[in-house]
Amino acid sequence: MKLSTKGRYALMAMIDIAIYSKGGEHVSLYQISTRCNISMSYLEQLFIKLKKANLVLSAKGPKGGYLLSRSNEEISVANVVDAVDEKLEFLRCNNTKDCLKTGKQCSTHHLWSNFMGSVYSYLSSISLQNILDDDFEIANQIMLKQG
Amino acid sequence: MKLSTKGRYALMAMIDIAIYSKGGEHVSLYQISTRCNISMSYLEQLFIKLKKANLVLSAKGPKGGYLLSRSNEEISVANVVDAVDEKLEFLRCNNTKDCLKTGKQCSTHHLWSNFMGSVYSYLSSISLQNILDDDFEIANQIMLKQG
DNA sequence: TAATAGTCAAGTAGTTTAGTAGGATTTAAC
DNA sequence: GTTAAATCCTACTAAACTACTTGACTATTA
Repeated sequence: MKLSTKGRYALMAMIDIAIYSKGGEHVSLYQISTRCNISMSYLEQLFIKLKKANLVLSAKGPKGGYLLSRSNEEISVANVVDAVDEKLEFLRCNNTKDCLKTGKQCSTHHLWSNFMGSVYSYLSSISLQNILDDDFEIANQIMLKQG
Repeated sequence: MKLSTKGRYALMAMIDIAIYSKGGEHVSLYQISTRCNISMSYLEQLFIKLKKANLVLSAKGPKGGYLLSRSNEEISVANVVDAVDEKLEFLRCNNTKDCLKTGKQCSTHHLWSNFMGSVYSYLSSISLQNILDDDFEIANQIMLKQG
């Protein structure tokens, strides 16, 4: 099971903006690229998607760059991953429930469908601010065993 | 984010064995292949791995095939996925904590590390029997929001 | 001894990943 | 009003991976 670099890089970059735009200054991809050690033209492609998803605001020209479009608290990991990564894929049937191509859904359909929902709710519960605070209390309550 | 067919097919096949070996009879790959609509030689490769992981017992010759090596309750989804799928991959640094190649771990390391742990504990909590019973109560308690 | 079934090695078409390359456009600062 | 900084946009690509296929071999049993 994996998460592609798209999702992981995009999240690192968003955190970088959250940190370095404190004074209201735009953060350029060049800065992010050097600080996070990510190829700049690869970042460009990610930011086109982040912008389409309304997670960042851009400014061209010198002193330009990106800003978060909402507060740290209002942007979740799920928002970022969704914007650049191609959705969660755990089902053979792509949710048509025709897993076996006989009209029937397979024995594991419900399991993976349940799992996807849980993963999504975990990632939705964590905001950029939670990451900055290194605070996964809520998420852990959601996903880790209680008893 | 995705889970490859390896993990999903292997789980379907294991469930198939759990169902059709009730009388103690071995279940052949041919049977699994037709019932689950999965290529037989692809299944062969998966079962070599499942056997190495001691999840199944094999018998050659007519009336041969596979049996589960333990009870349905004693085999978890995590066991199956681990055996055939190449581990959980959510970290750039592969857990060396040298994410940025500067000796420092990145801002998202802790998040993904936490997430991996949660996913693993979710998948570990579900047995083949739980899937047969369509019972994800325990798992939902682990991963879904309480309040 | 023929049929059944697992074991094993190698190859492969197609897709995806993680980029690179090159240029066009916008704008702040001088 | 020119220059430099930055985003915006399109296209290409090497390498890896996925989901198989092919073919030969071995063990078992009816």
